[in-house]
Amino acid sequence: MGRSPQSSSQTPDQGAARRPSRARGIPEATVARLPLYLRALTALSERSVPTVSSEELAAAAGVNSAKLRKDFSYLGSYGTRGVGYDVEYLVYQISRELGLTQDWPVVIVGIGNLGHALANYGGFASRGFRVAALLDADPNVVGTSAAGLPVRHMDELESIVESQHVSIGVITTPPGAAQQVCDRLVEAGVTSILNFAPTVLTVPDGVDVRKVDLSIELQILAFHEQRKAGEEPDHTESVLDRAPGPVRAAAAKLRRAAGGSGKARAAEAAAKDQAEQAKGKTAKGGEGDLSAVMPA
Amino acid sequence: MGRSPQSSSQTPDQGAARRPSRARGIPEATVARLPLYLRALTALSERSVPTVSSEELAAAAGVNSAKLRKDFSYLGSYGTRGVGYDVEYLVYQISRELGLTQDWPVVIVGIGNLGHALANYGGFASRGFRVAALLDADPNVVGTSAAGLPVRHMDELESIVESQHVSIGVITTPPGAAQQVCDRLVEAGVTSILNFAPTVLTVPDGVDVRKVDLSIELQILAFHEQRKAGEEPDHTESVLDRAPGPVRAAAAKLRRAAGGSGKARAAEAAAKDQAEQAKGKTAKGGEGDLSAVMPA
DNA sequence: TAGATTGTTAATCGATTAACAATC
DNA sequence: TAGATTGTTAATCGATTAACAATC
Repeated sequence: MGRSPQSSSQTPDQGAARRPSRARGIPEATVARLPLYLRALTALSERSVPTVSSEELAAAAGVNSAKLRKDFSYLGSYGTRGVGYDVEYLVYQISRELGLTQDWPVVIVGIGNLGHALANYGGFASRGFRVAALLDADPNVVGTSAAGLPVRHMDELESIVESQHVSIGVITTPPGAAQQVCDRLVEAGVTSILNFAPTVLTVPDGVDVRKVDLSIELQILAFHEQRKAGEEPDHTESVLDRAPGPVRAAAAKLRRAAGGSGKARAAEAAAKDQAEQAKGKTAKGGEGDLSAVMPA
Repeated sequence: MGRSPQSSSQTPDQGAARRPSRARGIPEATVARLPLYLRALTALSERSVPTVSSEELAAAAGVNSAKLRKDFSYLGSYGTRGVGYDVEYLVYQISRELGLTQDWPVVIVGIGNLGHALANYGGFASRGFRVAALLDADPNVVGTSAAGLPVRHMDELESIVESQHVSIGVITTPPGAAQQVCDRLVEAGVTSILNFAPTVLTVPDGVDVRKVDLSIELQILAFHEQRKAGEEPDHTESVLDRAPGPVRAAAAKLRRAAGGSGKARAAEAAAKDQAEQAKGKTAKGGEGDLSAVMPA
């Protein structure tokens, strides 16, 4: 059976490449928005709002109303022209489409801070997800409890997955343990994995992996923040980086001929940046400290 | 100043609609992948691998190699034909592009389980992010410590943001407090927000919000899991939902004329599904339990 | 030089959006 | 009927990918 690496980033279209691209013709981008609509509708439902227009609901969900109507059109014709959508009815239809009218037992593997946080997360239970078990490999953690559930030993993984028909696993282990845990989950029969460890998991065909990466989101924010801070277009850029092809090629050759290691080259580039910073070309308190990103 | 709702889902193109769509011509989808490449490169760097081809690096990052080369082409020509990319040099260039060669002080607001987990998260410190302060409104939490840092009271927010030049805030409060916390952060000068609360935040122009939603990812997995389980295309679908237009319209009219509340309609639809399940049309242990998704 | 691999082109695919006919 | 709002069309935009010329 072929093993395929999980699909990349979580921000673009996770997993779109792996599976037949759509299930029953619903675009992946639409599927990813259904939970947003559902949340907005649930809030309206709690306020006993009977109907809502695409315009109102789109505003509540933070999307364009044309997009929302297009999204709903993939599900069917659940609105009434001139009136809008019936809140309760739409809550039900979306829930059903997402599979939330079923009960989904999940196991959480790795009960550190994040595992604890997830075990306690209200958004799971309220949407059909039930924590079937908390698992950890550390004997000091096994036997403690979280969210009212005992933490059990990894050895029980297979029997729990089988007896409780668990098809979804959540990995909150340290990165080094993630692939191994993933393999055991898959072997035991789990076919959907939510991975919080910063590790690219390899799984057989037919297994879905989604990844939540806490630091990636922060890095994307930093990228944009950097752009806001200094508005000079080339503020951290070396002149050579934008030079015409031949010049760049010559420079590359020089760097290479210098026989310097990549580290030397990187350090050199950093030094250049710092020199430019000293000349006041860089924005906002930047210190050019590479120690954090350049392993020694 | 105009206030715009944050951009919707985290899965498609977060925030692409709000800002001028690209900063210095780098597509949003590419920016979102840079952290993945960076992680893969860092791992190679730690193993002292000097160079890597686009094919190898793409495999490590879990993406298509053509996509990787295209992504890198937006940054400049950092490779060598016939050879590949110098690992260290590329680590530096991507770090710089993402703004990770700067020091980014962040505040974390809401020190529950998730706040704790984030405070301890290694992936932050190692990428230029520094936790400037942990904040909470609960007097019982204030004064405790997490990850070696004291939890301080919300009242100190403004002075901390100002004195430490904090431009990034992380919200890990309960949903009800998120908008209020967000407003205070923005007022104090924060211009990038990472929101873990399941709340659509409204912010002024010029402020970026990214959202990490733990339950949305699980819901997307459930959608696909449902499709795997029962492969009959229409397994949870009422006959009417796929009927030709006129029939659907008539049915809608009937539902409406029945004067039933949306709840009644939803319950009716659910009953229909359960009847179908009884006939064996539904997959995999589904119990059709609506209590979790249908607020009373 | 011969083999390898990048950087770029161009075709394709999917997602977004405004506009409006259909219809409540 | 008149006003409102959906569902759909079609244009546009952005992202992906295979293929290959450039070039190390």
